[in-house]
Amino acid sequence: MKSETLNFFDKVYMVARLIPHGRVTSYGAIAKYLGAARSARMVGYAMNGSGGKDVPAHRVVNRKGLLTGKHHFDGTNLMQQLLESEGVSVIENQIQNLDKVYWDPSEEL
DNA sequence: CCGGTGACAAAGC
DNA sequence: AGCTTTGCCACCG
Repeated sequence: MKSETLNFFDKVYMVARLIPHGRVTSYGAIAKYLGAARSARMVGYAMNGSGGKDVPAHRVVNRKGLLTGKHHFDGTNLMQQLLESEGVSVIENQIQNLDKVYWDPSEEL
């Protein structure tokens, strides 16, 4: 197959599915793992298409551990509830113990 | 078909 | 040392 284009989105989805439960990662980490550290924006935008896929977008947050994408979820605190349900402490859209729950594909994979 | 946008991050000033 | 601007590239209108 000539998928040399390697849809950035598809790659993002793949990595996102590899995120273990109770862990979170940043858009930049995924982008960097894909070889496009400056394409963090695309990673987040890719999550727009995650709606309908098995991509745990709620495990993907920004560099500060802030649930930036929660605004795209259904309702208001759905994303936060999902993370807390997995053992991640989230207060005011801010992930607590980020260093503890942070998962870097470049290191784990 | 082409322009604008977008869930961020890092480099520049 | 902090704020500003660019980069990234696919999707939506």
